[in-house]
Amino acid sequence: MNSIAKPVAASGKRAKTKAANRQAILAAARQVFARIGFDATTVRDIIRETDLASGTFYNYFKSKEEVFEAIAGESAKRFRPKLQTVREEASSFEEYIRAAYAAYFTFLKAENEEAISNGAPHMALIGVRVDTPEMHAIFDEIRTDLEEVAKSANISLGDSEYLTASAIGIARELGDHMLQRRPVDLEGATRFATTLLLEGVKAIAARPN
Amino acid sequence: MNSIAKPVAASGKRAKTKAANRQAILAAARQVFARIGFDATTVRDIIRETDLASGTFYNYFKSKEEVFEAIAGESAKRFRPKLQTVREEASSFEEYIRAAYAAYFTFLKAENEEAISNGAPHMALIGVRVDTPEMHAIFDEIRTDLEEVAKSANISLGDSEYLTASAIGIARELGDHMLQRRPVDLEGATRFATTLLLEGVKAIAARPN
DNA sequence: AGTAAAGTTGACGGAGCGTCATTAGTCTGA
DNA sequence: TCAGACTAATGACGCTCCGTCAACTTTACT
Repeated sequence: MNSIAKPVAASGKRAKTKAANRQAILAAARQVFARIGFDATTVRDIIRETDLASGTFYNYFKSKEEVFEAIAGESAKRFRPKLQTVREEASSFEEYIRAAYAAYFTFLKAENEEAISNGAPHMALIGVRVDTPEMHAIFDEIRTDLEEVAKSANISLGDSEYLTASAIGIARELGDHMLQRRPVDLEGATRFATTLLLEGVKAIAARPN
Repeated sequence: MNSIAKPVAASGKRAKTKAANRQAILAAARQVFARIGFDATTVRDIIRETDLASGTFYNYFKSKEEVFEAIAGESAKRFRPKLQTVREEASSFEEYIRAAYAAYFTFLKAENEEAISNGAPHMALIGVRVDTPEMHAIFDEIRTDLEEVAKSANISLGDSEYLTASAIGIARELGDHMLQRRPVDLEGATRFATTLLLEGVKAIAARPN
């Protein structure tokens, strides 16, 4: 046939189904994890929720753990652009901190919206946990952003690794508690974290350890 | 025999063996977890390390998860007295914060001493993680201590739940990074955490949200 | 159309689980 | 001291889930 025929579009049914299957497994896993919790779910539980056979699962993932990491990784991947926007639009150190926390807490709330509405304490916090390469990338990105923004504002950060760790620690733990409150206390958590970190940093800057 | 003989001591071989078996299982579990990691270990791996039979395991624990919780619970139980001492001896808010962080980081280092020395990244952080009743008790204790110490110092804490969460978040995340450094940076982590939290709190106190 | 390559299927052997009938050890009372 | 009652240890058993693989189906290419 005409060799010019299909240059790009539908460049292969193969690839299409592959992507579709992967997504089907991920979607099924989200459902099952949310319904019965991570520990209780088996690979078969996940695959049963799709129209694939058990063996097929292993063409895509090695284990349910790997599925979980993929889900977490996607969360991280969805969050990074927001972080980038925050960095680009921040015009002061304070604004950066506040916007970054606001972005994280908003994201966290959105990711757990379903779990929140049906009152299921199951699988709370599917958003952003565990140690994946993506998580490390986010750590590094935040650290770099902090250094950059601080430099612009002529602020000394002290130990930027420790500062980043602290900022993330606050976000994580505070985020957990924020999600427990009804209504979810986005505004309060953001204000609290921002003030705490910002003023703490100023003190560290003033008294460089 | 003389009925006065054994009033308290060795009040029963039954109880003795029971306690001994429980300890044997916990000790074996520590070893195996450290050697091959939590995920990879099976109940049989643990019991094989003792001279007990597989069925006996289930007289003491429901699963390896429960063993892990018991180990974590023991860590928490060992840490609480230290926390109490800190509270009792602190004569100012700042001193309390510093001593509490120092106590935690010291404890964390000690708990992971073995893992640190043999360079095994396996099962890092056996000290204090997961969600057990003991962990919640520690959260509550810290929260109460903070409130009490703050009151004595006439400092407003703002939202004490959020503050406690933040303090713990900083400790956890900073602790992780502290353990990565060689030599383990106890002093630096303590100073950093103390300054950050202390000055942050002062700011929140000044500007009660 | 014919063939190679890629992907899917589900049945199968194996690993680990938790139980339970049996056995061994400890305690109590006379 | 000993019989009988009771508590705990044992390990074989049935079961669930795992990961693999030979057979089969679908897609790609010429």
